[in-house]
Amino acid sequence: MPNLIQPVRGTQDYYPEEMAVRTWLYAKMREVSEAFGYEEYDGPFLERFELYAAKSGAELVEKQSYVFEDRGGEKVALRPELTPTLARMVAARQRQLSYPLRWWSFGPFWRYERPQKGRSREFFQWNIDLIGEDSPEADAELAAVAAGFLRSVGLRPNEAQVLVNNRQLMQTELEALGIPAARHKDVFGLIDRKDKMAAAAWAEYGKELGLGGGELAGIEKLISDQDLWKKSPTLPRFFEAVAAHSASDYVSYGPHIIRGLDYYTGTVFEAWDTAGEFRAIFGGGRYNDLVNAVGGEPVPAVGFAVGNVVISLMLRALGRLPELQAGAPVYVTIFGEEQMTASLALAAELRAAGVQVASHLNADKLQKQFKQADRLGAQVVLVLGPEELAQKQVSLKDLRSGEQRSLPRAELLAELQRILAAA
RNA sequence: GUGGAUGUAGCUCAAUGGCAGAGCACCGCAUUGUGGAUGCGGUGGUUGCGGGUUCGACUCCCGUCAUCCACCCCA
Repeated sequence: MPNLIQPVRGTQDYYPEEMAVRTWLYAKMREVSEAFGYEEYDGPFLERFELYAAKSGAELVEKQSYVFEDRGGEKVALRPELTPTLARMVAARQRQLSYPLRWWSFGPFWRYERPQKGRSREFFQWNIDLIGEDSPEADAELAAVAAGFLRSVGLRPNEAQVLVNNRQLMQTELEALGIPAARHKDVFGLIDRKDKMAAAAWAEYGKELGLGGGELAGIEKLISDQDLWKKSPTLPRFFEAVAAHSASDYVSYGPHIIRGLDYYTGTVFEAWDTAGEFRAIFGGGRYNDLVNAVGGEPVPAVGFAVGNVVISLMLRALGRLPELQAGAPVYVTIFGEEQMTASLALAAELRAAGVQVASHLNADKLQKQFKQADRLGAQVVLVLGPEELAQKQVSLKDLRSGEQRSLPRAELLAELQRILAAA
């Protein structure tokens, strides 16, 4: 073992068991996206470095991106997020596209960070965006998609919540506290850290930013005001639309939600497990200046991104992952060398009829063959021995009930389909 | 990038300077036409890697790699 070449730090091997989870999540994302009329797209995994220099946060670009020169001397980056690619793609065909765009994507991303629980260097992300519409109803549609996703993976409203706030509301309120716009970015950073720091350290950080005691107290009061949304010109409409989507049980107001990224311009939201044991499940919001930033004309947009790592950890911890069966439900044994050909032909015949069948590859003891079938997760084992062949029958054992019987070859397919449909 | 903890059988973990072990898993037999249960037996280790101290190192020291945790940042 010590001589094994180790995988790259922060990457994950997807053995069939993990791959089944990833594929299942992908299917759920697709299901919810398509239910709302969103279309799948993708961009390159490699982008010019300048794309991110133009818009992503400084930390993300300078410290967390995989950046290198290709053989032609081009400075390229493995994509650390999808939104700049999306903005670039929209800008490139700005006049030919029909708005609003409803687009979604699922794929790999890379960030050079110190790996820990819920954070790896290579991860998968679902991105979903609504482009070309600037309204509370557009924001609410994304919140409804988010709620639909949480529901479809089996998380309940008391386990996961989408928390929503609005940056413009917060800016208005900060100005009312006498904090000028130039300092809002710093204050947003301060608010973003409220839950992550001890009270004293947080107050100290506020002082370093030049905030007086009164201002700090005002901010603290602001971000604990659960009714603050009522003062917003858009959030009441947002919540009304969310209610119309029957998504209210998953979506609530969070006055402390502000998001770390600079490019959000309006509504922002994050999903959290209510127990607070994990990192944020996903985050997103409205970004109206982004297409503009990559050289297009301004287009309003709202979207969010869900990583596969945290949600998988959470579903596993809650025991909410379904039993995923990757192997074939039917297993054909090889009774002996003499029956090899007939058995392989039986398997082929069933496959041609649309049944998923794995067959044993040699004439091992039947005990071993049954054991393998069981481990591979087969539901039904077929035996074609000398007696069955002589009588043109097949023995069929249902591994769940343990029942076994022989039946005429002509009746096999219908019986298999009946058993598999019941399972 | 900063600080801390941990690396022993496939997995979970014992052994604290003196013969490297247990449970589970795996393989075999009981069971030459049948999985899951039970009993009995068996395979499996350069103690992450490299160096040092010592008569002797899983144990102590240094380095390195990896994993985990907290920062940072964020999915």
